Amino acid sequence: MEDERRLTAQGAERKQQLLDCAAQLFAERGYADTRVIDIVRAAGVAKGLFYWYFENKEQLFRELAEDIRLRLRRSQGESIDPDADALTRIRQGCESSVRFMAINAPFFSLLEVENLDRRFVDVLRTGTEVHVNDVATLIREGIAAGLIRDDDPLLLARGVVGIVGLYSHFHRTGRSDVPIDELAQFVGRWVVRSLAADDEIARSIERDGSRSGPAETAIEPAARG
Amino acid sequence: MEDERRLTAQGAERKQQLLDCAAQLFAERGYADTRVIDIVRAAGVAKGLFYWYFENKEQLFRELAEDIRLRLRRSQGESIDPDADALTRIRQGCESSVRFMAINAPFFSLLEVENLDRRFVDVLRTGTEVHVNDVATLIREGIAAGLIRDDDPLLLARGVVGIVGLYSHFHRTGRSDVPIDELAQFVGRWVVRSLAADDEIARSIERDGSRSGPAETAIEPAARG
DNA sequence: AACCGCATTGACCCGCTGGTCAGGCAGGTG
DNA sequence: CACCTGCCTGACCAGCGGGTCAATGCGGTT
Repeated sequence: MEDERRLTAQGAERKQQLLDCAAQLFAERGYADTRVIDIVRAAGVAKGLFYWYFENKEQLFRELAEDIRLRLRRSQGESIDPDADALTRIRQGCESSVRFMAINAPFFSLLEVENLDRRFVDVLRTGTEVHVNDVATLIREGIAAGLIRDDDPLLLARGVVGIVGLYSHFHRTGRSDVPIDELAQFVGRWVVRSLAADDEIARSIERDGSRSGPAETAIEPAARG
Repeated sequence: MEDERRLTAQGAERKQQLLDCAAQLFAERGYADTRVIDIVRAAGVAKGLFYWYFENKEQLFRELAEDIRLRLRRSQGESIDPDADALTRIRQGCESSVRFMAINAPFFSLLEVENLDRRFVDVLRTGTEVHVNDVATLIREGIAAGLIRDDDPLLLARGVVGIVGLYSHFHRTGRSDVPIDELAQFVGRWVVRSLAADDEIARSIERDGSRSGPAETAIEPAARG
């Protein structure tokens, strides 16, 4: 797994450039319909170079996917108030995810839904599974505190993660003209409503509209210093 | 659109057989990874015959997709109590869908999520859009009756349809060992919770656990006569 | 200058797969 | 029986696209 070639600054930059071009194209036409030659053409280099940096197309995709998950998770972490109650934290996480996904739309069209290609279920699925577990933990905490209704935590968590991806997808694919912040709040509301033990709680959490932190910046496409 | 060749009984049967085999294989390995030759081999016929019944692989997929949507819609219609209130009808529709999708799993792995392939967004998307509109109408009705909280009906409807597909997907892909009826009820609960104007209403609708109608039968794979 | 290794090129190879085609068979009809 | 039409066959073709490779450039080190 770690036979990383030694890359010069130029090399690293070129590799990143290929990743970005690929992401862009995958997003536009999908993985299968993007030829290696399209990628290198977009980057303005020769085909052979592709195989200098990547074993093959598949490996590139995997690198891309893992990278995005990481960024998303980091962004979530940043926009969650560690002192808030479980349900609020879930809401913040969801809202921030919706915004993050919207801002980095081109990257997410890829992995939102986990079976574009049979080959990638593993990367993509374990990716979501991480988020699901994060949420499940919070849900358990919330149930214990009486904030969240008593139902199967894992099942609920899957739904929460799913619904976030779903609405991001809608936004990305042009349905829902709703501005992104509004959509994020809508999703937050939806999730709170679905989880809350009763509407006393739901309303109180909605009311305290503490918006989540930053993470409003798009991933820089290949802009290294 | 209607240049249907005249088919004898045998011909129709053979065509159906190809459709079924294709559905099976698509479900197993995905559209892109299923060769025409795999399909005909599974059906035990020669390759050329495929092109007797279908223009090409793509057209076969479209036929398949439309067919399944139709069946789902019909099944839903059958399992909804026309005299019930809007929210209850939504719940019944969702539960029935979850069950229907589970029973006909092999067929649904295909179109549940609408972007396996760029080429099919149109069929698949207009497919879901029909369901979304159905639900949106019910939601408007429910809002007017004070049963459903006042939020964007279309947005809510998308979520409802989405969540059904989502959990069906989980079930199909082996996560969630929960038995199907339980899962259906879980989804029903989730949806009711997400939509209800307050939990008085939610609870009352959950309590009256009137299970939806029939539609418990799997699509017969090519069993004519 | 001689050398080395990262970086880059593009022509070439080859397997795969969608799609074609010329022809053969069976059953119904005149 | 001759004939037509729907059904069926499998060898064949063509193009596409992933992946290879021998050759070259180029900047830094000795």
